[in-house]
Amino acid sequence: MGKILSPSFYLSPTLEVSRALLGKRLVRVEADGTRTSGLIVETEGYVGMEDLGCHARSGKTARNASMWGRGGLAYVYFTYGMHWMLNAVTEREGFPSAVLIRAVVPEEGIALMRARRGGLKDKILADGPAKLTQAFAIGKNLDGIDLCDPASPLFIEEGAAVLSKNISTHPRVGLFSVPEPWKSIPWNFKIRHVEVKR
DNA sequence: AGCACGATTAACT
DNA sequence: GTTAATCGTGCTC
Repeated sequence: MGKILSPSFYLSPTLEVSRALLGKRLVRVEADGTRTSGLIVETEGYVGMEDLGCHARSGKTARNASMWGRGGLAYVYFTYGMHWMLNAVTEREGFPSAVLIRAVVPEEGIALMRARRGGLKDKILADGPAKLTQAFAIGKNLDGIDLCDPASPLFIEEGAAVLSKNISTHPRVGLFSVPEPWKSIPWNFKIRHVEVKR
């Protein structure tokens, strides 16, 4: 078990946190203590109201309110009529920004993930933003929780070291009708050689 | 009140 | 490569 990341980790600029989260371990703890965990291998930054790819672009609403919270909270939202997405809120309270966790490589609780994912192949248990929320049983009930609290059902701890030369950048995924430069700006980060198959 | 669309996935050809 | 599934949200009428 690694050390849980403290709020100060999340107070840095969002894009720095996006890079720094690569290699960290996302942990889900059930009421009975069962752990499901995996190393984060892909992230995406969403930075403030000026970023027209960010949900905060049209102001604070019941849906995106968590983004305005202090860095280190969770922002969980529903999209495409069926999927939940997990973000780690960043920067100071009052500034809406977050890092979308897009993929993890499973470590603990793989059998449980397999069950939650309907018996699909292990390679695709958590290699997408809505796949990992299924594998980790993350939904609306976890929106706004503190990812820095060891008593939370979901938190992020120290994991594997990742050299910056092993991080590749890409445009963010799925922003079809977002205007430039936000549509193409390279705020998606992946660990090289752990290519996420899709 | 109605409507187009989304930070996606899985199944199918 | 293509497409159905499925519904909350924000914008237009």
